[in-house]
Amino acid sequence: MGTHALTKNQSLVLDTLTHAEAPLSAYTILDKLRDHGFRAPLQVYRALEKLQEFGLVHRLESLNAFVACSCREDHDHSHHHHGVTAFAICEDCGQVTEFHDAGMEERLAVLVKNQHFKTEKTTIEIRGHCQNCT
Amino acid sequence: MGTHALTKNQSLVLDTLTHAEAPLSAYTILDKLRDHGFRAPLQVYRALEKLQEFGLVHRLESLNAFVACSCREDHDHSHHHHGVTAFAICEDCGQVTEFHDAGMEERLAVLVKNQHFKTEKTTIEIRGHCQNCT
DNA sequence: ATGGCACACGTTATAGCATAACGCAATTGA
DNA sequence: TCAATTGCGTTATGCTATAACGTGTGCCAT
Repeated sequence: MGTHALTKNQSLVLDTLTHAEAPLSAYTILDKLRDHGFRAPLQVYRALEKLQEFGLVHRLESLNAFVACSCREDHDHSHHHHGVTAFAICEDCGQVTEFHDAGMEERLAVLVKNQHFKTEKTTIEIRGHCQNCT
Repeated sequence: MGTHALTKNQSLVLDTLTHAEAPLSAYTILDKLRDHGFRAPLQVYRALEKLQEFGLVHRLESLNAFVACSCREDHDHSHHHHGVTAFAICEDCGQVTEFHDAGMEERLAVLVKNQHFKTEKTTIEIRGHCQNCT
């Protein structure tokens, strides 16, 4: 899995997400990047679209917001995972933890197969309260 | 689980969703109900909010749209299920099938427990292609 | 080198989704 | 009766996302 050469805008958006402590909306990213010349939502959305293609960013559907993929924090990029990703989202502090589970993935695969359904993309988001906020 | 006495607006919105063949956005519902006196989005959103509380309607986060809960179609309402619900959403015809699986639920419960996370609400949405559209 | 192509970018405008804030009317229950 | 609650209607606004247009740049096949 080759590392992608990011454009300037893509790097700026990714950096913003990486340094954030919680998911950011596209418009929040826009505001944070105004000093870097960003003027319009499309600049953000276009960068986000590519970053999602590259697997570097995830969209959280239940928040209309975006996070950097947590595997960026690994030094060993070979861990990069392309199966189903689940997110635990703390409604108090906003913290998001990303996790993968082969068992669950298998379980889902069987379920949809029973319905002769062909999966393109799976969203799993768990809203609740993290350890610190309980 | 007592059956709820729905208000006029709530009934209209629920009927609209029940008779739809695919998820509807709030604004689509609004348009369909203009002849019944609906004029503003809030009339729809307020009804949807209550219907969701009652478990009669689900929101699909990845579509910003709403569906009637499929257990409404059962004659035996005692089946009404309040655990985790997963949705298979066909991107071609829009059809949504709702399903429940104790195994998956269990699996998710264990995963979040390991992270000392307290779940409030779980979203599982599978986008893809249904049997007919393959 | 040059023409054609693909792609990122910038801008303006618009579409689509959701809620705030106000006030009124009906219901309920102390 | 009075207060609290709930639903309703309206206007205005805010947030999220994309359409449509044109520009510039790099690449590479001819």
